[in-house]
Order: sequence, then C-alpha cells, then structure tokens
Amino acid sequence: MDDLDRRLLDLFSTEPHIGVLGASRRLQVARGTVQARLDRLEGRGVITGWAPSLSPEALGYPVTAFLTLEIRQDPDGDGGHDAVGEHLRAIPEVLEAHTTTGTGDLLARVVARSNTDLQRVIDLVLRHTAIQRSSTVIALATQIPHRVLPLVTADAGAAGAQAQPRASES
Amino acid sequence: MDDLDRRLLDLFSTEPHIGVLGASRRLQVARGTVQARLDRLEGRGVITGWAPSLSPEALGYPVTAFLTLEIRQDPDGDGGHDAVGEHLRAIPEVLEAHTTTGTGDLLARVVARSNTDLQRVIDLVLRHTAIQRSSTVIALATQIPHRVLPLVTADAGAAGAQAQPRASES
DNA sequence: GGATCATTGAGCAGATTGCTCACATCGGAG
DNA sequence: CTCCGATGTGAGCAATCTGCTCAATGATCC
Repeated sequence: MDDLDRRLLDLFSTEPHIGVLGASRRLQVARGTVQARLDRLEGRGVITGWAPSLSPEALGYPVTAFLTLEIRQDPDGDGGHDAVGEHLRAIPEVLEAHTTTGTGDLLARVVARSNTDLQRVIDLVLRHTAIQRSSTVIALATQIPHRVLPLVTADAGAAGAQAQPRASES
Repeated sequence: MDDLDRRLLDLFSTEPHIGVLGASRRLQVARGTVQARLDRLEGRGVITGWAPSLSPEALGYPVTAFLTLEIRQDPDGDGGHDAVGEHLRAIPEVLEAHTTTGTGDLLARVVARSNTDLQRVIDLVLRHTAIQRSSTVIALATQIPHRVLPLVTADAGAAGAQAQPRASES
C-alpha cells in the first residue's frame, strides 16, 4: 500500500470507468504498472470485486432496520449461531449479519418494502426457534452511507495492512 | 425491473468483467438492448456505481464494531444529529451511520486496526459534546457479508420498485 | 389507424485490452 | 562489491470492445 496504490484506489473509486489505460495516463505511470498494481490489490484482497453497487431503495426496499437477536444458548455449544445464520441466509431481506459480543447475540441488517412489510420480514426472521428475544431499530435517515475509501487515503502515514514496502518512491 | 433486468444484474454481479458485448451474447439480446438497460438501471438509481469494492480487513482494519450513540436533545430541535453526523463524517474509521428510532439515537459502524485501536476510535467518536451515552458491540464473526443481490432475484414475483411494466414478456 | 417506445442487426472509426519483449532501477543477499 | 529477483517502463501487435448511428420490426396505448 504505497502512495501509488492509494491513488489508484482513489481514482478507480471516483471514476470507475477510467480504465487501465486512462488511469496510467492520469497517474503518469506505465500501463503495465497499473495492471500489475490492480492485480496485486485484487490478489491481496484489498479489492474484493468489481460488481456494480445496487441500491435496495431503488429496488423497492426503502426501509432499513437493524435487528438484535438473542440466541438460545445450546448446552452443546454454538450450534445456535450457525443454524440461525443459515436461517437468515435464506431470507433475501437480510442483507448482513454478524455475531457480536454480548450474550450470544446476532446483529442483522434487514430491509423491507414498507413499515408494514417490515413486520413480515421480522416475523420471517423470528420464525427460528433458537431465537429467544429480539429488538428492532429502524433506520430513519442515513448520516453516512457505506464507505471505505476514507480508510485508504487517511491511511497515508500509518503502517497500512502488512505492507511490504514497495520499491518505487523510496 | 422485468426479467431481463434481473438477469442482467445477476450476470454483472457474478461476472463483472463480462462487459456489454459479452452480456448481450450471454443473454441472447442485442448489444444495444444491454446498453440501454444498463443506462436505465443506472438512471433509476438501481445501479449506484461501478466502483471496486474494498475490504477494510485487507486494508488493515480487521475489527468491526457498532456504536449506539445517544444524542443530547437540544431544546432547539435536532441540531444535535447533524452536528454529530458531521463530526462522524470526519472520522475515516466510521464507515456508516444512521439515525434510528429510539431516544434520538445514532447507529454507527466503525472499524479499527485492533481491539486496542478500537479504543482510540471510540474516543474519537465520543469527543463530541452532544453525545450523551454510547454502547459498543464488537462484531466477532460475519454470518452474512453485505449483499443486495438476493433482493433482485427473490423479487421475481413481486411488484419491484415503481416498475412500469416493460414491453417485452407480456 | 397512428404515435410512441423498445429491440434488433448492422456498420464503422477509434480506443482499449491482453500479452510479450528488452531494458533500466532498486534493494537485499552473498 | 556484485549478482539476483522484483518492479517499472516504453514499445508493439492482434483481437476485441466501445460509442454511436441508422433503418426496420414489433408491441402497446389512445
């Protein structure tokens, strides 16, 4: 993650259609360099993909909510988490889910077509017997839409990943 | 959002490098159609962009946490929300933030380089005087990574957005 | 029937990609 | 100090793709 990598990520995030050749021109480096850097960034997992970003709102799901689920503690261990995870994975409206610190909790982000529809989605989620309790918060407004880029640029001084210092600007 | 749109989104999400021409071949439609559909999908806001997806983990921020912030109720109104929103926006580690139902609450997703570093980030966040109380949950494991695509495909029967029925399969 | 819109197939110039080579640099290893 | 591996560079080439335009066809709506 040297400076060129950062500028590259910044550029492609800002103008995704710039292309390899365009980027090489913009950043004043050889085309092969851009290609190699991108390949390495993908290989290292920094760039996870080039899929288009989709908007749940535009797809007809303007309501976002976060569910905190309390999972029944199985005496056997964590069978509960995985089972519930699988359950959630089968519900399209569940866009994200994490296990969290606390009493075996799960945090899930769900969307729905309306507040009424949200009830349906919640019911779907709660249909699993391993879920003991749940609480819901509805997202009213988005202060900060999902972003990652600031990490890249604000990074400049820090150690940044397990960056083997690259051989370019010494 | 007819079936072609869905297949298009599915295809480009799965194989982003397929390109317009490739997609037209794969879906057995004219190149111009693919181009027009993509343009319309972007225009309608369904596709919000083509930026590469970045991984905070790979960038050196493997720790994710969710902060629930309680905002001091200003007598004047909601000056608190926007002010805090701005405050958060200036912190690169805050990847997302929503106001939520409840007592003027804010839900923020933050990342950090380590659990120790998380303390620093939290301190940064709490530095704002309008924040009364906060609670933190750390994401231990990701059951479901962020996804939107299921909404598209699972949608098949439903009304889907404000879809004017398109003129193709009647 | 007539108007409107989406789709199709074709064509064309220009730009881009994927790939390969040879060469210059740089830093670390021996 | 010298060699080696990795990286960056500039060049070149064939194949492909993109952006754009046009005319024709089919379907829907009024």
